[in-house]
Amino acid sequence: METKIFDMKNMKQYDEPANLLKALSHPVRLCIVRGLMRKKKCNVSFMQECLDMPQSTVSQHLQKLRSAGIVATERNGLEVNYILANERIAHIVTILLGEEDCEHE
Amino acid sequence: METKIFDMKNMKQYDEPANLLKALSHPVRLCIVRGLMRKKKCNVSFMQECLDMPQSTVSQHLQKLRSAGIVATERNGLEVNYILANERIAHIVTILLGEEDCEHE
DNA sequence: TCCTAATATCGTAATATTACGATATTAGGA
DNA sequence: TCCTAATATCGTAATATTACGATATTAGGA
Repeated sequence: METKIFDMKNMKQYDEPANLLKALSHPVRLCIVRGLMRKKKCNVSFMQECLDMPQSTVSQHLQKLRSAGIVATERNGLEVNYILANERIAHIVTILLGEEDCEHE
Repeated sequence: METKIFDMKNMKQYDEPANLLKALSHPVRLCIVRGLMRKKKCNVSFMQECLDMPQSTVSQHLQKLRSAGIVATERNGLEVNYILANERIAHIVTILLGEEDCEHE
């Protein structure tokens, strides 16, 4: 039982987590997630302004995060507010970015 | 100061972490990392056997993990043993895979 | 030195991701 | 209903990733 640790049979169990990470693994999306960890709630125009990139680009990144279940939306009139949907992700990003200043050049 | 939370100026700080995640975000590589978390040390042939895929494919995934600083190597004669190089990654993978059984369908 | 086992790299076709302008959708107000 | 602001989706060119056979490298033994 302990021999087949890298077993192909159980490979499918890694598809979901790998997709989660893939959705996270882009500087802009990481920045958005980090921002939402601090700001809690934010609409698209605000992000677009801060990030200084075309609206369609920002929106596409948001859709990618959304379909991975990382963020969720709340409509408020014309605005759509984004919030973090997944505490696990916040936890991971904390670990990922947290140690940055200690062990880096 | 608290307004520019998604600031483009600081975007570069996310490049490194995003690359780390990108290297991790593939089912085979996640499986390898998980395996190394348990087995501690493993050569390429063993992984190739377990994963049941061509040697060159396994080797390429290993190189990707290595150049991201996720794994390291130790030569032992003809064999090359791989080990985890990054505790932070192990921590992240634990969180990523740990909760799987609780909150999932 | 020659042979062979273990691993890494090259070449490349198929596929996925990215960025972004153009266009569509959606909702509130006049 | 018409107008407009906010956001999402489409289309697509440029680029990156993936898989894997073929070949190269590296090290130990005869």
